Amino acid sequence: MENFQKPTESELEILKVLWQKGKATVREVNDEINLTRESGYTTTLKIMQIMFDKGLVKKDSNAKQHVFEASVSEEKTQKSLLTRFIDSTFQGNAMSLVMQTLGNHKTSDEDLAELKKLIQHLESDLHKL
Amino acid sequence: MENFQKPTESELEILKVLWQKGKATVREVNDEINLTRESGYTTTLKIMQIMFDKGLVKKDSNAKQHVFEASVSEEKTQKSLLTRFIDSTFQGNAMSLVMQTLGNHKTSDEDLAELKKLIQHLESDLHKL
DNA sequence: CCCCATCTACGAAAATATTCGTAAATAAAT
DNA sequence: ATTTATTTACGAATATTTTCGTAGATGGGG
Repeated sequence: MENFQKPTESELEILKVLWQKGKATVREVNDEINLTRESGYTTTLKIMQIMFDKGLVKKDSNAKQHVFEASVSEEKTQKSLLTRFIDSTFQGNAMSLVMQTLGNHKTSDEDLAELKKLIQHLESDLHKL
Repeated sequence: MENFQKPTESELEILKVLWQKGKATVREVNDEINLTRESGYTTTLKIMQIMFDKGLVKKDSNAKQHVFEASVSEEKTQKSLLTRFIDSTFQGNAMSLVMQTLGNHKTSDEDLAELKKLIQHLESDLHKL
């Protein structure tokens, strides 16, 4: 968390594939990306090599094709990016982001129920002090 | 909203100053930025000129010094950036972002009360259908 | 009116991120 | 075993964003 290196957009795109697949070769990652947008194989390879140098991914070079895996967790990365985003776009005001998100996006009954449960937890935590 | 042009980091930094101040000269914006980090006057000027070309700010050239003003609202910009961020980092799952934000950041009693009020509104909206 | 400080415009350098071409290595196919 | 296809490494070209230098304009004070 301390020395969190912000992934670039391309890097994040690749991380998302790796988080979803667990492990994957460059070919698999590139194929997945090409479902959304066109991107050359060597482009994806190059970025994954850069990510390896940065420590964002691990790779198993023993396999005939290198098999990659994210070495940063989805949760921690999301948390860091979230904090950064709240700071940069919402002046650090997390509550404002929450309220605006709930206002803008459709929420189901189940969503609201889950949310209420979380709120209750937070309340009891608060009042315990 | 349709043709929303994503501001760069520097542009967003300047927009935040303009939103806060309403109107400001390049000098004022640059001074404000320099409270946080060092940045040359002409750098700020250049970026504000680019923003003008993109339509992100208006300027009054009649005044002896040009007076700038944001021409995109804070709300709309936040909303666009928020949607984009949810898509790119939370796979479009807004609820996941809300839950994680509430979990990570301290919330006061007042925050929770306000949140509960919003939830009630959302619920009654849902059940009206 | 002239000097000095500040401001504006703008091109170009520097920094960063992305894309691509090519050559060498490795694996697969015949 | 030789050819063919795929993979890897890597440098270099592009694209984008940020920073800066400089020249000319503008305004205020003496």
